[in-house]
Formats: sequence, structure tokens, C-alpha cells
Amino acid sequence: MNHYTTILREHNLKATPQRLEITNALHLNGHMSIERLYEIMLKKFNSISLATIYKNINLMLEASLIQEVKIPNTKSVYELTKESHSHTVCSECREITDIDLDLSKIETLATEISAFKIDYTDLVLSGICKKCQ
Amino acid sequence: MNHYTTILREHNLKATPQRLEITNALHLNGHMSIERLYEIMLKKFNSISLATIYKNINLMLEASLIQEVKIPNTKSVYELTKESHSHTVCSECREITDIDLDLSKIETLATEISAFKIDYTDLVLSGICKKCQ
DNA sequence: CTGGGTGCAAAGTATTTGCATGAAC
DNA sequence: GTTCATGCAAATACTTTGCACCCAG
Repeated sequence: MNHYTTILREHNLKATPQRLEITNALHLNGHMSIERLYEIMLKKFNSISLATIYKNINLMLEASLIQEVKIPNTKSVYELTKESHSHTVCSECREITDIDLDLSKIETLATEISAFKIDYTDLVLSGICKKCQ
Repeated sequence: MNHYTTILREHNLKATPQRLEITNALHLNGHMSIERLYEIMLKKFNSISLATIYKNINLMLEASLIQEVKIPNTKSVYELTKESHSHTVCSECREITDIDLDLSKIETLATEISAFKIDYTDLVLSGICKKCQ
């Protein structure tokens, strides 16, 4: 049985073909906007509704199965939840890429400066990727 | 003459009372959503239009007079442009605060790992602020 | 005075909701 | 069989646009 079938059911979400295709598309593409996801989904389900996409994205967000990524000057994209990581975004080709960076020093410093108790840290590096330089 | 009068004119924007009040409100409040800004502006201009807010926010963004800040689980807020800095957001009181952190080590590391040429870095720390702990 | 800005109304875009039908389990 | 998801249409929310009038410079 598909991995995401199990995960969906663990969150009391039925494993419909539409939902499995959302997880599949995110797995293959990494980061997708609602708009892009809709285009992809249309290829498999020619009468899928945007409402279905929105409803499922919201349910999956609540279940922490996926996460929203907010990038400057861009619509939000969504990704499957994985270990904490940062993102790069290329201003040329617009590609969004995961990058693993150790932020613990920064977080320690921030806590010392401000007595703020950090739950999670979002870091986005904007610039030009290797290919576009 | 008001500082922002000068800056607006330098960008070929007339220094109208509405625009000066936007800069003033941002100066006093730090970070504001469109909605909150509209509420504040209504106190001074009882017939101001949301369209005026949107038009001016967009013009000021183009002029780099202000910047959009994207925070997880929240509508975008805007702030007056200043030196690069990070933000904390409290999940309890929702307050957004500036914090100065030296990100150069992280940026150097990121460049080494990925050959990505960084133009700017956005860092948001989510958690609980001192007051709410 | 003149060009650009404002407020209003309408249009456009994005997202959510209600409901009848259909599919998952 | 029962519950919940889907797709459609309508409703709501958010943002932009067009235009007549007005004000900053």
C-alpha cells in the first residue's frame, strides 16, 4: 500500500485518487503553487475542481502533511513536510530549492538577545542560482 | 520639511496627506497589514478608499520606500525600508518585532554548499515572545 | 494652470462555502 | 450501508482598474 495512503488515513482523511495525486505531484515537483498544482491535476482528472484542490490543501495543512512556503514576490507554494530546512529562490528562473543549513547558532543568539522562545525558523535566500549565473 | 515628503518627491511621488499618513503610521506601528492600515487611515481621512491604500502601497513598494514582510500563517505586513534585519513573530500575541542577527556565516556557508549567489536573506523566527511566555 | 492623486464604482482574481451526487471503506 | 469527498455553482474576500473631480507643485 502507498505510503501516503497510510499517512492520509492516520489523519482520518480518506485516500482518494485526487489526494494521492496531490502528494505524488508534490513529491515529484518539490514545491508547487495552487495554480501549478491545478494544471498538473487536470492532466489526470479532467474535471477536477479548484475547490477540491483548495479543500485538500487546507486539510493537509491542518494535518501537517504539507507546509506552506512563503517566498518574496511570489505566490505561496506548498511542499511535503520534511525535516526543517531552508530555501533558495532564483530571481532569474524562479526555481525554489531546498538547502540544509545549521541555524542553531543563529537561534541561540536570537534567544539570548531577545528572550524569544523559538518554535521554528524560516529562512529564504533570494538570488541567482548556479545555472543562471 | 518632513523627511518622507523629500523621499516621496525623490521618487516622483507627490507628497499627499494620505501618503504621508501611510509613512507616519508605518513609522509608529512598525509592521502593518493592509487591513490594519486602512483602519488607522480611516481615523484621519474618513472617506479614504481602500483603492488608494493599495495603489500607494504598490507605488511605494516599487520605489523601495517600503517592503513586504511575509510571515507564516499570517497576511503580509509592510514596513518602512531600513537596513537588512530579521523578524520574530509571536504565535500568542501575533506581535512582529525586528531583530538584528548577523547572517554572514550562514550566507557564506550557503554559497559554498550550493554556488548560489545571494542577493538578500529573509529570516523569520516563530515562537513565543518574552511577554507571552 | 497641469499632471498626477483621490474616491467611488465596477471589474477581475483568489478562496471558501453549500449542496447533491458519488466513491472510500 | 455510512461517511466523507468531489464537482459544481454561488458566495465571499481580496486586489486592480477606469474615470470624473480635485489638489500638490
